[in-house]
Amino acid sequence: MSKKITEDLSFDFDFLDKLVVGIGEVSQITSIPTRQIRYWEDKGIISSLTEEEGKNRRYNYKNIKKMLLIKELLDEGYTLDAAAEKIKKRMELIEETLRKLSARKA
Amino acid sequence: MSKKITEDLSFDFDFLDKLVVGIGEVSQITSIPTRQIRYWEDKGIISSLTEEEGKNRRYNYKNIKKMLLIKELLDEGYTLDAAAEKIKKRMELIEETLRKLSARKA
DNA sequence: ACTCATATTGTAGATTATTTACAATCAATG
DNA sequence: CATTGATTGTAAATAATCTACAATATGAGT
Repeated sequence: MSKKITEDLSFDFDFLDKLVVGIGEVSQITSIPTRQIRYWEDKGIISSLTEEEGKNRRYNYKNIKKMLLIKELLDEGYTLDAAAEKIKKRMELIEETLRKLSARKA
Repeated sequence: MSKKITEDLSFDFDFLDKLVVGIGEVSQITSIPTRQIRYWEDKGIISSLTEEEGKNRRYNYKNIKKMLLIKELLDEGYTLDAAAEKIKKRMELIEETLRKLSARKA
């Protein structure tokens, strides 16, 4: 079965790489209100890919994953800052994995 | 390496399942102009998840994949209708794979 | 050259979604 | 009860998308 998945969805890692979504979609995907996402960003906990201010926010896969991790920790009782600190190592692992996946294509 | 990917990104299939993006993001991801996406939709070649007319279009992973496949075939010289016909089997495979992935979680 | 079908693109005016900025609320803790 | 951290509410402005009608482009057939 794992073989079949690789056949049909191997491109998904390319896809993940290109994936950029707006705040509304992130909110739908994560169930985190847009207001809360902006607040976290104001606080510097997460970041967006927005080029200029005033333009709509854009998030990539890594950003979205980070939000989901933070959300989990908040539910467990962490403060925002503590949650951000706690997931640093985890985020590094994810980044490393994504880097390896990109390297594959070359 | 495959093991590590599974560890870090196993959730991605859940993610794919929830993923819904607007037309602007689809355009960025696929390099297909929004105008062309709407045209294909008018022609019935692709579909969106939009609930009511007038509201913004939303696309899921399957829709986006379909657009990419069609784009490839157009480049090869197929007509729109011929391309749509040609990818039917391929789309069914993808749907089947996604179904299997959803089933896993249960 | 003309026609016909297919595919794409342009745009105006209306509507939806997002932005920033300022303020209010709420819960926990000393 | 004052303070801090976290969240939420909202108005006014802007960005992005919507529909609808029209124009353009390209190739195949006669």
